[in-house]
Amino acid sequence: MVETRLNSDERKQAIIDAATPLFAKKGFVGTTTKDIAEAAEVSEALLYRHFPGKESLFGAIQDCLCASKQSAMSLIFKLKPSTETLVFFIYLMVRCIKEPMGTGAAEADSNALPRLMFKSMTEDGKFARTFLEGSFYKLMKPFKASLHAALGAGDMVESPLNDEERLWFTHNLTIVQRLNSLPPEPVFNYQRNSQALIEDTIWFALRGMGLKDEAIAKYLDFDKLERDYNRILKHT
Amino acid sequence: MVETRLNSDERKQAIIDAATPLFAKKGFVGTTTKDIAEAAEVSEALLYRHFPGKESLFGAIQDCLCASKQSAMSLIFKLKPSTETLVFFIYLMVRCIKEPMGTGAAEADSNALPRLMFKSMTEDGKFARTFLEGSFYKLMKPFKASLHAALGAGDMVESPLNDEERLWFTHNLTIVQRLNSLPPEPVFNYQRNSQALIEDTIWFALRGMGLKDEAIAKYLDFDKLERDYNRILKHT
DNA sequence: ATTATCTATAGATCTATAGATAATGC
DNA sequence: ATTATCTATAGATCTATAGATAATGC
Repeated sequence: MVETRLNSDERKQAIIDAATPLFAKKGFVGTTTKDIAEAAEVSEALLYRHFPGKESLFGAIQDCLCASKQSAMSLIFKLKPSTETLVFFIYLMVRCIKEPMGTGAAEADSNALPRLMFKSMTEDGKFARTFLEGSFYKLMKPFKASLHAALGAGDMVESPLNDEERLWFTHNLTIVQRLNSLPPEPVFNYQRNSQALIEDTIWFALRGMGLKDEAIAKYLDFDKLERDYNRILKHT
Repeated sequence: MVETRLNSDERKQAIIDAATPLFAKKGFVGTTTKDIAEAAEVSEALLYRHFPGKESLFGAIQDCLCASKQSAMSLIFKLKPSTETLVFFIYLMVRCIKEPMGTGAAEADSNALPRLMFKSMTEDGKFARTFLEGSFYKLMKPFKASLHAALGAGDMVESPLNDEERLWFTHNLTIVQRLNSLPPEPVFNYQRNSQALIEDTIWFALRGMGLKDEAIAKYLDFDKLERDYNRILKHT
C-alpha cells in the first residue's frame, strides 16, 4: 500500500493529519478505522501499531489540536492596557476566530478545530473545555486590564455586566458565526458579506460591552486596526 | 416485551419519543436500533414495521420537533410596533430560547432540540435551516417593524448594522448560552447565575444593536417585562 | 380476520490482532 | 537485526428481514 516508509513519529503524525478532518466531519463513531486507513494510505493494521486503539488516536488528535493553537492572540500580552488596546483586542479576537491562520502541521482543514469544539459541546464538553483553558481563558487577564483602563479613562457607560460576560459574549458571538460557516450552506443569513459582518460584529460587541459612542467613533478605525495588526505581527 | 398493545400511530409516536433523546445525545450513527428498541421497550423488529429504516425514523423525529415548536413567541405578532415592543421582543426571545416551555408531546428532553440543531450545524445544516425557517425567520418582520418604530422615535443611535444582523446577533448570543448548558459541566464560565445572565445578555444585545442609554433606562425593567409576559400569555 | 408484536437469524460492517514480509540502518 | 508495514481473519456489533405468535375488534 505504501511506497515510502516513514519512521514511527512521522507516520504517527501522518495518520493524525489524515484522521483529523474525518473525525471532525463524521464524529468519533461515524469515522471507521477503514476510512482512516484509506485516507492515510496505510493498512488498518498499521493504525494499531501506532495507536493502541481508535480512542487513543482520537485523543492524540485532540492533544495535537490543542498544542497547535498557540494563537496569534498572544501578542496582546505585550500591549499597554488602554481603551485603544481594548478595541484592538476585540478586533484581534474576532479576526483570529473567523479567519484562522495555519500554524500547526495539522491545520490542513481549518474547520476541524471548530467542528470538534462544537461536537464536543453537544456531548461531554471535555475537549472544548480543555482547549479553551489552554487558549481563551488565558486572555481574561489582559482583557480585564484594558477594560479597567477604559473604565478609568471614562470611556465606558455604566453597565450591569461583569468582566467575564463582556469577554465571553464577544467571543460567543464570533464562534457562532464560525459555526454558521461550517455547513455547505449557512444557516443564519446576516445579509452581509464576510468583511462587513466582521466589522459589524465588532461594533455590536464594543457597544454591547458598554463602550461610549464617542470612544467607538474615536478608536474603531478598521484600516488602522489592520495596519497595527500587520505591523505588530512582524515584530514577533 | 410489551404488555400494552398500542395502535400504529401511538406506537409510532412512542418510538419517536423514546428515540429523540438518544439521537440527540449520541447522534445518528452513535445510536443503534438496539438502543432505540430498548428505550422504547419493544423489539428491534417492530421498529422496522413502523419505519422503513433508521434513516426514516430520524426524519420523523426531525419533522416532529419542527412541528412541536409553534413557539410562544408568536404572541409578538399582536403587539403594536414600538421601542417598548422591541425590548419586550428581545426579552421574549432570550427567555424562550433559554428556558423552553414544554409544548409538544416530544418535549420530554428539552435539550434534544438544541442538541440536534447544533449537531446539524456541524454536519450539513439541513435540519437547523429547516427548523429556523419554520420559526425564527418568521420573526424578522415584526422585529423590523419595532426596530423602525424605535428609529423613528429617536431611540437608536446611528449604527452600521443592518436589521438582520441586529436580530441574529441577539439570537446567536442566546443560543450559545443554550449550547453552553448542554454538557454536564459548562464550557464558558460567565461568573453569573442563570437569571442575571439572562438580564445581562439582554442589556448587551439591546445596547449592541444601538438602543440609546436613555431608552434602555426607560424600557428595560425586568419585573415589568415578566409581568407583561405573564399577562399576555393568559390572553392567548 | 386483522393488526401488533416477538424470536431468530442473515448479511454486512467494524475493531482489533496474529503472523508473515519487506524495507531500512548498522 | 530491527523496525515498518501488509494480508488475512476472528469476534463483536449493527441493520434489516422472514416467519411465527398473540392480542384486539368485529
